[in-house]
Amino acid sequence: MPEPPRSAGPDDTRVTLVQVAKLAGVSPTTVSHVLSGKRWVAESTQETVREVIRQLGYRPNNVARSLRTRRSKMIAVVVPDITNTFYAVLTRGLADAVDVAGYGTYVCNTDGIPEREDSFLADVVDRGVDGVVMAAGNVTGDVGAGPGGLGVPAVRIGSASDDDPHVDLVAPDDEVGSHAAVRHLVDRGSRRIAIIEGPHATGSGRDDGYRRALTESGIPVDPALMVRGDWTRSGGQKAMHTLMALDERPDAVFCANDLTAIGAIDAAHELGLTVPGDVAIVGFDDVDAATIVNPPLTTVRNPAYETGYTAGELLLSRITGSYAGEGRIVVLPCPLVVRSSA
Amino acid sequence: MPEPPRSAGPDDTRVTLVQVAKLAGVSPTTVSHVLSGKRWVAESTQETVREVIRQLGYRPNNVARSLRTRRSKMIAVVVPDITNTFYAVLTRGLADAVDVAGYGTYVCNTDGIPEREDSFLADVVDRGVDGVVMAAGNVTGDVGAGPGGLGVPAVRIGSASDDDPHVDLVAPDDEVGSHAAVRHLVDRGSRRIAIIEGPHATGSGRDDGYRRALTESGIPVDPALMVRGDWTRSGGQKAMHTLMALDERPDAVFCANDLTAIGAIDAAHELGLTVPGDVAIVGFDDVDAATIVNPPLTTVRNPAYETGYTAGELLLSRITGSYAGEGRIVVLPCPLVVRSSA
DNA sequence: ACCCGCATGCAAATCGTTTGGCATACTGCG
DNA sequence: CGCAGTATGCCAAACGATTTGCATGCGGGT
Repeated sequence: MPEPPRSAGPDDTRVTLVQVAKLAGVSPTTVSHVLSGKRWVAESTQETVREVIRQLGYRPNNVARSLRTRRSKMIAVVVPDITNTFYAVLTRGLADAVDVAGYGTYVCNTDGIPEREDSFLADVVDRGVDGVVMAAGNVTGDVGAGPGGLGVPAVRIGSASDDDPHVDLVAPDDEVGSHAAVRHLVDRGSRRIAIIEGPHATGSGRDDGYRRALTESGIPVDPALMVRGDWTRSGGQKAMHTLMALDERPDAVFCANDLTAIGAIDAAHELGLTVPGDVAIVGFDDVDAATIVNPPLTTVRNPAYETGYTAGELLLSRITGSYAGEGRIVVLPCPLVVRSSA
Repeated sequence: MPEPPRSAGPDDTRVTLVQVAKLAGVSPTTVSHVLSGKRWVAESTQETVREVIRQLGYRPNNVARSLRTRRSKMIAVVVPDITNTFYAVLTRGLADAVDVAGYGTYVCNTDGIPEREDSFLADVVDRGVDGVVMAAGNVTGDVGAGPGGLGVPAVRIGSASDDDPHVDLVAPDDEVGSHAAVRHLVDRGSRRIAIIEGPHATGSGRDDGYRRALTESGIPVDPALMVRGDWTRSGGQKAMHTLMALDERPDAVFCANDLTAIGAIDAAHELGLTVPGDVAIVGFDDVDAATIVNPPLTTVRNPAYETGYTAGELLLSRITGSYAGEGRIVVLPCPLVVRSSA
């Protein structure tokens, strides 16, 4: 059985629908219809056409199709950095969600630079993507379908702070997750519980959960126990050192992300402190490294995959038009996973 | 100063070049030329046109452009799983390399399933990408420009084993890297040096480097010290246990990747062995976790970013036509990074 | 015989650009 | 005045599909 050639003609000319039509002795219209099934074509004709398609190795040109139908079957995700596991996993969830509907995923790395965000946003709509999910940090808000918006369906990832009524949002339940983490610390018997937050932490869900758990438990919120990190390992390490230099030092610290927590563990080891004996530590995110660090990190799982996946579903529902209402907000639970560090 | 509207008309109709031309009182040809600079247009006309473009907020439709020019300014990378840090970093390097030339990056996750590889490959060429980099495991070899090939420039990532003369290849220098690692072990004083390889290790560069370093040092290659893992942490752990159950147990083990090495460390701890005191361990890849595990892992750096970046450069050189010869092979050095585990 | 309806297939317009070839106007030179 | 030469810009044909409306042939009911 001879291999069907991938391309006919000299070598670089791809087979077109018109050529198929000609060879099959039908019109382009008919070929199109047997391909799309949008109109009825006699069984015998279909046979003929399909056979010719096979012989010629015809593959439809998606660019032309997109031009006509105004759908590219392609979505874009703009993230700070795909290298960051959280975004990689999110992207994977998104890709899995839209793949089943035949959509491809186009990735943009902004490094958190607003100009790059904007230019990527412009770029992807120029490319005619059917939807965008914005997972980059500072969304300036001009995403969306409203006047001044992108003109394509969009979903934002992030904290539920500013809500654009035109854009769907999926966010982790930071508040409840943090609350559970700190609650766990209290239940263990800790009383002086510190927090290492992000750079602009006030008002964040993780901050709120920390406060609520404390006050619920009758423990006063002590500003001296609230320090700032920068989401990095070394930042966590430094913050931990200042915390441990306090007169009355904490017996537990909740870190607003895992990298920070790992840095805190580093610092504890440097000071000859045992974890969780001398000081308990819990993180947030549940990155891979959480199981590798010593002791294994008790942390709150940030559901990256599910976040990407539901973002994909929301996007799809808008693209297909099965939903067209106001912006939806779905917040995903962040379960506590207890290991050894607390 | 009034904001230029993102879209004119009712709300969903984008401005086209023809509308610009009409309003500017010139032909579409002229507008196209001021945009592309492909032909000379009088300065005054350019002014007018540009002004209209600004007022209307015109953005060229890239789909239409692609159809006409047969270039999508888009490349695809097919990887087993973007969630795997190695591929995420590789993808980032690739994206950075092609971004400067205006190319977008489309990511496909195959999970190593050959059918998915094939269908993605077909999908991306149907989508009209300008190039493909195959980083998925078993490349079946029908990539490339030759007869039966894809019809688009391609670059493969992987071991330099099978060489398709039509496709560029970029690969890490496994052999030299492994050699350096094992050499390091010898220099430390180890004599019984084991290896935990991948599932199908024979003939791989990492295997070769191990053997060469040993024989160079006058140490016989002992088949009993060569066991197989499956690239995973638990696989490494299991392999390490069988190694340590040997009558004459090794005093060092070289693991063919970091995850395996981390599993080996787990096993050592379980057996009450100190690392590197009782047994030295070195890995391969230098993943993030290598600095987090205890003790920090001595390993060989697998240059993921550089791999992606040079793949991008090779691809670009073919896309632009600045290179059109036979398949090039570039192998990237894998430097040893010494930490504490060996 | 007439008309209606069904099944089938085609012609042509359209999506929004790019581009090769040509037209026009003007300048300067013999 | 004629003409080469340049400067500028337009026409119309692509690119490769989808889609609307129409044409044709045919069977059956009355």
